[in-house]
Amino acid sequence: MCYTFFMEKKFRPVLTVRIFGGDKCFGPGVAELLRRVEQEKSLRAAAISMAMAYSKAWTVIRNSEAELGFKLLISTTGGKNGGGASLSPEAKRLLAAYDGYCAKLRSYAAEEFERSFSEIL
Amino acid sequence: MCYTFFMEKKFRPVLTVRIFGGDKCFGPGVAELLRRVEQEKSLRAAAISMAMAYSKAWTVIRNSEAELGFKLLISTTGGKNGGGASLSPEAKRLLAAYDGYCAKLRSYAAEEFERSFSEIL
DNA sequence: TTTCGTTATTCTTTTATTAAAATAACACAA
DNA sequence: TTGTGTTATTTTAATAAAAGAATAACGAAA
Repeated sequence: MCYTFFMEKKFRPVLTVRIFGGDKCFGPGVAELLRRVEQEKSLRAAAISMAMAYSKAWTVIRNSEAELGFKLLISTTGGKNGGGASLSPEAKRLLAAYDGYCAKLRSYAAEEFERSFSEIL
Repeated sequence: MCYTFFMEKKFRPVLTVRIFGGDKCFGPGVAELLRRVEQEKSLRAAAISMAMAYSKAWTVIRNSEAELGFKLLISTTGGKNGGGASLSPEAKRLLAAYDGYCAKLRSYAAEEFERSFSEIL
């Protein structure tokens, strides 16, 4: 039996992790895009799958590459299926590192949130 | 004597910490605003000091308060100096907790960044 | 009771961001 | 050599965010 007289609002931390090198060069947007390119084997398909305009996806990738100093995508144009894109080895390593890094941070953030805010929120 | 043949680009993590409770209710924007209200003893002055439109500052505070469920500002209107604003006790505690929390996360993020990316970036 | 500088609130305008459209290049296969 | 569906790129349109303007209320002090 459970009488709910009063429901406390549940607060939670949300953190976004970006990497800067001079300017912003890598964040959740590029990461998600790369993940989908890996699946779809196409930047266009990746963009569509996350309801993003292709032109934006392309800009995002190009800016990130410029800031990072290496290519994220290996893309081919033309051919039977028009072409496609896949992740460069550097992109694969970066994405894996980023995902692991984010997971650690989020886990630490969740623990520490209790300690810091349990008395307050 | 120092010959610089090649300067590695310095990459660093930048993380933004937000608190959600249903919707977003607290983040770096509100926090900075509160800090400045504490200094300036006025929401208008606080907004101006950070080149933010008063109307936006006011909206930001109002939305945050609505989501949090308590008032952040104690404001008086009229009088010799027109009025002013100060932080509610809850706001003071929340801001202190938020700042401490962010500091811990950033410090952890900086350490962990080395481990996660030193081979890559 | 008039003045003053704030808070409170809404509405309009400007700016910035994002989406969409349009075009060229490409290379394979029919 | 033509058709196809992509990448690459720029330009234009639509949308969202922010700034700015405008107005009322307020209350102490002159």
